Amino acid sequence: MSDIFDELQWRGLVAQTTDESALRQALADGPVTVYCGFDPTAPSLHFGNLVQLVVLRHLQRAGHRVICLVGGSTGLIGDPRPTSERVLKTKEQTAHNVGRIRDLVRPFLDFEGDNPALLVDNLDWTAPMSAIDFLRDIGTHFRVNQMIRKDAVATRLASEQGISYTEFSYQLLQGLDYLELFRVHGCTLQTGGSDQWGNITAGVDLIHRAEGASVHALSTPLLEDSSGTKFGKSEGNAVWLSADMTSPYAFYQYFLNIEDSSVVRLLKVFTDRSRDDIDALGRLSEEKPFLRDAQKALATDITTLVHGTTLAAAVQTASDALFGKGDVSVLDPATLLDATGELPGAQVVVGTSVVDALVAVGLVDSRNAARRAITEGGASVNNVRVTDPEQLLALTDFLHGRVALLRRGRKNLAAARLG
RNA sequence: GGCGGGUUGCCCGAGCGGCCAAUGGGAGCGGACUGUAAAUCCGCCGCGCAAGCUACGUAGGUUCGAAUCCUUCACCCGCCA
Repeated sequence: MSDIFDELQWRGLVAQTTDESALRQALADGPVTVYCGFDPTAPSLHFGNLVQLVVLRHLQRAGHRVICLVGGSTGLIGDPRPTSERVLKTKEQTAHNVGRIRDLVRPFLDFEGDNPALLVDNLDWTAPMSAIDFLRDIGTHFRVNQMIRKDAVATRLASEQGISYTEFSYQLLQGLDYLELFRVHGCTLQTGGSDQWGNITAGVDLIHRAEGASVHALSTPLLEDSSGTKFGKSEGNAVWLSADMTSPYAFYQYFLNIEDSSVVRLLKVFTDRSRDDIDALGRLSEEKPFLRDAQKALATDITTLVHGTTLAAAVQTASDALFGKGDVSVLDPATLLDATGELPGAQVVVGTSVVDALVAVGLVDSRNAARRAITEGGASVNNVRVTDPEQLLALTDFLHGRVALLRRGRKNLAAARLG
């Protein structure tokens, strides 16, 4: 068994661990059972969760037993955020999200074969437990003095808004999960984002008190760009893993647009590429940045991992066609339709104003904004800049009589389809 | 329960009767711009072509005129019980 810990560390996936040498030893000694939880706070997982899935994937490939937990109960409570109280999700919403997340996780891990990953829902052991049992059996092991020192809780206690008892209790629930998985499955490692460290160690402490056993924890670093902004936001929206929330095209584009100074780091985190391969891409990026080969490799690999080979190839073709040097009006019909098929868009008729078309396809929020974009020189039809805010779409604007390519700024594209 | 302070646009935060669609900062958007990168500079940033409309926690009121004054309710913070 190769040293998986070194591998994770080299890839930049390790922020903190409980006892590094003990964890290294455990991983080297044989299969360890590891779990990571995902709360169903939304109908999809997002970029941040992808890091956790990648960690589990590496561990499973290294021969360790992987448990993927969906937080059917913790999702009902809500992990305290440092900023403000969450709006509680209904039980129906949460149950629906649990179902969606179960499906999303499947492509990342192997659920068949000799070392199948396990999928569990913490509602299964939390729901049957009475409040009295919870307080007596679990609560007794927690000191409030320690609980209020956890980062997220401390921040909220110091804030104007305070923190509800509901969210305050969150760490007990997550601790209970680890304890349960330790007892039932012999789970001795929990992974999660560094923002989860407090909750993760709550479980480590609980197992120590309740069972007298020492277990491990590993957190991954928060991924930020050069200006200190978290990765995973595109135009203010989260980058989701579900195709119906972030289109594969937008997903691919997000990674293609990663700044040069971060691309190597993200290649290490998200792709399976070797050290040599990534070094080579890094050098290429420094010497010939205009080729954008590192970004292309990153975008292709992640899109393939999340959306599969077929969709990844389709969005890549689309991107090449739409951003290539060639004139879009000479694209053959098949390429044009494939490429624009991945774009957001809407149906319009001949004679629709460019302003209305920009609004219809969602490139701008209002007709005022559309006029503004045109006035600023930031709008084009088939890559020809529009200068007249009153311009209408003519039949000849619809390439092959089918679709007009609308663009706002350099990289926001949409298709106006003749309907 | 009592007293005091607060609630402003995506976020922070000024404004304290007309000059307020509301100063400033951040975020975001467009252009210069090359590489679908970064940095920098300039511009934009409620809806509406416009007249105008809707917005400063909620609901009323005073006034020719309110984000600004009064009252109701809700929520938050502090001190006291």
